[in-house]
Amino acid sequence: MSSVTPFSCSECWQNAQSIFKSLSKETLNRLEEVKICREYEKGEFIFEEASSAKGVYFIAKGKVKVSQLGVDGKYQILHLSKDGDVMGYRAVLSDDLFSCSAIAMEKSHICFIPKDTFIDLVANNSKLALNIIHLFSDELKKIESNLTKITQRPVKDRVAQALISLKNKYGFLEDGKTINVVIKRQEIANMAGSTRETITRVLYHFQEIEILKLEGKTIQIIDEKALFDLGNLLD
Amino acid sequence: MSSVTPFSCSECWQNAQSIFKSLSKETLNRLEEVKICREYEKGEFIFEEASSAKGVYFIAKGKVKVSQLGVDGKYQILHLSKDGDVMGYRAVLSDDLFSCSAIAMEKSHICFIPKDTFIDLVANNSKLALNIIHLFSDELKKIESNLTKITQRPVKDRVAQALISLKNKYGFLEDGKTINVVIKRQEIANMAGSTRETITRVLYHFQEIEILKLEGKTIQIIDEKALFDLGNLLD
DNA sequence: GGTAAACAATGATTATTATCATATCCAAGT
DNA sequence: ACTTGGATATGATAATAATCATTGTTTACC
Repeated sequence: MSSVTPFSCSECWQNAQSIFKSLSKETLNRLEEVKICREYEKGEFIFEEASSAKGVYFIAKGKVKVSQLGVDGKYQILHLSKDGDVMGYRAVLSDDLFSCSAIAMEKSHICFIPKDTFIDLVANNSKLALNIIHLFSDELKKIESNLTKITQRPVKDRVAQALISLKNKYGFLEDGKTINVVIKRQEIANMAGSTRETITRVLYHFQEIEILKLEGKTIQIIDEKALFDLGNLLD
Repeated sequence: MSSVTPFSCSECWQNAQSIFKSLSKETLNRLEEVKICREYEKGEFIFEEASSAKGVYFIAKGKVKVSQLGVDGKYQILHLSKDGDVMGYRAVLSDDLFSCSAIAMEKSHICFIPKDTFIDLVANNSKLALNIIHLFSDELKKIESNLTKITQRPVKDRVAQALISLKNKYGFLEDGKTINVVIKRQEIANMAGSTRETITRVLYHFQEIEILKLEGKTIQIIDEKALFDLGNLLD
């Protein structure tokens, strides 16, 4: 279920989050020429850990989880991506194999940019290089704080943290409370470093104390402040 | 106990690990001019979390732990640094406050390079910019794998992992088995996300099964392969 | 060399959370 | 409506590691 129909992404590059934002017209034209667009179904791998990085992937539209396989077969979700994000640049820039896998969480439209082009652009475009440095910097900061929190807080707090991350990344539906992503218990567990069963219990408990409302596949945040306090400050 | 005697670091910049390696003579001269060297005693803070980043710190000689304070007052050691490493560039490049503290683990000689100079160098020196991109890239890869391991493995494995990191970073003494760093139980705990007492027990257990030998403050690795297996593969 | 202060070891207890074992629910396709 | 498979829920149990309490050991400093 893939389409290689090249459609224009000129709007996409301008996405506020994009590292391609505010690059010169020439540079963008070059990207337009080399990119290969394709649609991925929910659950489909965009790239796979330990495979060679042939280029970077730009999300025109969609939601993607980037995760790493642990030695015992458990996955850790390292980060969540959405429209405007680029994936795979770490491996490409270090001429490395992918150290993680990217899997579509919903039907997603993604543009592939070949390694050579990307590296060439970075080496000859200091604006882009600085954008990337900032991107790395932000990511590093986030993951460091994540490491500190995840190793030191009980599961409840980590789940609260995961839900806040989901909300910050994907936002709410129009109702202003339902988190705008379809996510499984197992996936929340993979974010928080826990297990399916424990997530079930914690979510149920959050519902009991009226922080969340669970309805079918959806998660509604009722008391965002309480959730925030759990995820960041108190026990 | 601080000296501002500026002594020549021209050798230091060439350290194989250094991001300043193989920069032009002009650039290095500029660094020589602006750097401020100073000696830090064991336990002394080089910079402190949440303070403003006025520049980057280059380790001419010494050992430094970079750690982050968790919400409950526990520290997480994010990484270890030594001769040739630069610290603080993340905060400087993102015009951010320091998100972690750096503390000397032994008497260390450290050069300070002011923010303006450093940013200017990076913006106008694509070689340096690429060095930094690679540095970020390596660090990100390491910390991601660390996150995955630390959340998914039992304490024993994490301690093994911490000891391997120490050995990889600081190497052995001349005897080829004693890890070349003085480190407290609490600090190993802060690396592995555990507690003093648990580290005591695990180290003792490793001695029992003849993986380690503990003598006073020193830790000798007897069976490196076993340690490696624990830290990376098996249970 | 003696005395604090810091660090380490060790035992007992408890809390947290993973694991195992079922059972139930729900959606997709026939 | 029926079946099947995936996802979720829930209870019981066990393991892991934190916490608390105490004692022992080393280090540094007067």
